Amino acid sequence: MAQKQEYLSKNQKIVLDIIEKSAQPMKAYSILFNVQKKGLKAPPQVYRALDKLVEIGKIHKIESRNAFIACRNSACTIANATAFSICESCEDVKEISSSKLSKYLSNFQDKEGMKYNKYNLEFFGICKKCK
Amino acid sequence: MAQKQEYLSKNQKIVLDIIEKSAQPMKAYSILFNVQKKGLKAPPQVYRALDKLVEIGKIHKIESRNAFIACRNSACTIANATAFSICESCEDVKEISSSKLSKYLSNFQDKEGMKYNKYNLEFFGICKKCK
DNA sequence: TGTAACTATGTAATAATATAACAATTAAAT
DNA sequence: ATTTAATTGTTATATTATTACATAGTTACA
Repeated sequence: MAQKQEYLSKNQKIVLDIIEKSAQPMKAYSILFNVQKKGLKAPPQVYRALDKLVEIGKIHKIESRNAFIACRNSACTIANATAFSICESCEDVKEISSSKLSKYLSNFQDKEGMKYNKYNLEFFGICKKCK
Repeated sequence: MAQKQEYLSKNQKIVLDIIEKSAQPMKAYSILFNVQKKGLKAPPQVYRALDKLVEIGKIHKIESRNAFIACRNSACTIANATAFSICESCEDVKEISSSKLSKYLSNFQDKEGMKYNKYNLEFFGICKKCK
């Protein structure tokens, strides 16, 4: 899967920067609050950047949390095959990079033989720290 | 995994009924609109029922769509291990019941040996009809 | 049977998440 | 140069979900 975009626009850079600096997923309005000093004032400016960054695989959306996390996986080439580990106690989220898992899921076919070009998997449990 | 609740309350029945009658996932406010003739007037009445029904596995939430679908899988014993097939063209959603897949995922361990008590997997593609 | 504890309900208000619509500007392609 | 596309700025609004509090019904059991 090829890189889809060579550069990032000004707002995309600002938003990506703030997400990359966060160890944990960030919510859209928390991002908005954080970038207001940089001149981004309104939700659409943030959501547009988020949409693009998701599209090109620089960030991923954690659907069950409505939050966004920077991709640190395989040079972001797997935007269409994401897996996350979520601690239900401390809400720590990690991207899982297991080529075995991604191969298994990318090749999965349902009963009617339908194949998929994309998946998102979220695992929930209690992490070591919280145990 | 044992059944967690023997009966459903009045509002839970009403909400489950409407979801079961729908071939496709329903959004909370669409459910609300549909149950107003039965006396449920406000969002909390619907969201409470939804929360409970999700908890006991009678319905599942499609996280990427903020929508709810009735469980027709294995007598609802796998509320903690869900997988869905989503057509990105017609938005048709089906629950995937593959014991091979569920075994594989339920036994999955990450690099640090963390195991999970729950997962949700959403596959995306184009269904046969739309091809 | 009384009462305490719990579960469910009703209601109003508001919080949190996300998009529509439109005008203006900048960048890229021909 | 011109026009095409991408990006930005802005206001308003739509959609999704929760808080808070009052009331009513149910269950357990002393």
